[in-house]
Amino acid sequence: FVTFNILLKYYTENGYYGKLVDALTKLLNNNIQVSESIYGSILDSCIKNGSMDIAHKIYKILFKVNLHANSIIFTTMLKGYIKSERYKEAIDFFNDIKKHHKLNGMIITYNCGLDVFVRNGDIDAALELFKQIDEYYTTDLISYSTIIKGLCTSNRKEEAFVYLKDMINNSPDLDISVVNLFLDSCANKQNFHYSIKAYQFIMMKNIKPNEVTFGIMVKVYGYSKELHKAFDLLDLMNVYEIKPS
RNA sequence: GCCAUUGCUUU
Repeated sequence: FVTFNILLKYYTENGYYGKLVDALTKLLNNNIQVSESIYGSILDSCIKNGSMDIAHKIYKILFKVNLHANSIIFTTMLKGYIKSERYKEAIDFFNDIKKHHKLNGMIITYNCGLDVFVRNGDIDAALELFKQIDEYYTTDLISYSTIIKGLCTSNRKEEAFVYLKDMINNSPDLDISVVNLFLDSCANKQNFHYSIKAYQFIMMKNIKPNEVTFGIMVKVYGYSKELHKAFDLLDLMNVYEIKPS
C-alpha cells in the first residue's frame, strides 16, 4: 500500500489526472484503502490546479464506495466550487452535508459555507447561517471576518460595525486584519465616519493597530479633511514602534 | 523545517 501512495502522489504532483482517476478506481474496486489524508491532498491539488471537474469526479468515486464522512474533504470540495464560482453547486453540496454537522472540524466547513453565501451575494442566508454556526460551535474569528466582509460589500456598514464591535468584545485573540478590512471598506467619501468610529473604538479597547491600519487611516483623514490627525498618527506609530512605510 | 481543509487589509 505504500507503493500506491507513492504512485498516487506522483500522478497528483505531475497533473496526470486521467491516470489518477483510473488508479483510484482500480484501487477502490479491489477494496484497497488509502489514507484519507491522501485523498484530501489529491482533491486539494486538483482544486489548486483549477481542475474542479476532476476533483468532483474523484469525490464521487470515493463516496460511492466506503469512505466515511470527512470534514476536511467537505471543506476542500466547497473551496473548489467557490474557486470555480459554481455557487449553485456549492450550495447544494453544502445543504447535503449539513447532516454531518457533528463531525470534528465541521466549523471550518460551515465557515466555508458562509463564504459561499457571501460570495453569492446572499447576505441574508449568510446571516442565518452565522447564527447557526454560533449555536453549533460558537463563531470564531473567521466566521466574523467572513460575515463582516459580506455586510460591507453589500453596503450594510451599520450592521457590519455591530458585528465588528461584537467580535472585538468577545475575541481574546483578535486579528487586526479583520478590523482593517472594515476600516478600509469604509474609507470612502460616503462612509469614512464609520472608519473613524471604529478606529476610536479599537483605541478605547486598547487594541494595537498595525502599519496597515495607519495606512488606511491616513486615507480616512483625507476624506474627513483632518490632515492634522493624519500627522498625529505618525507620532502614534512611534509609540507603537511601527515603522512608517 | 514543509507534509490534505475556511476569511481578510493600506501603499
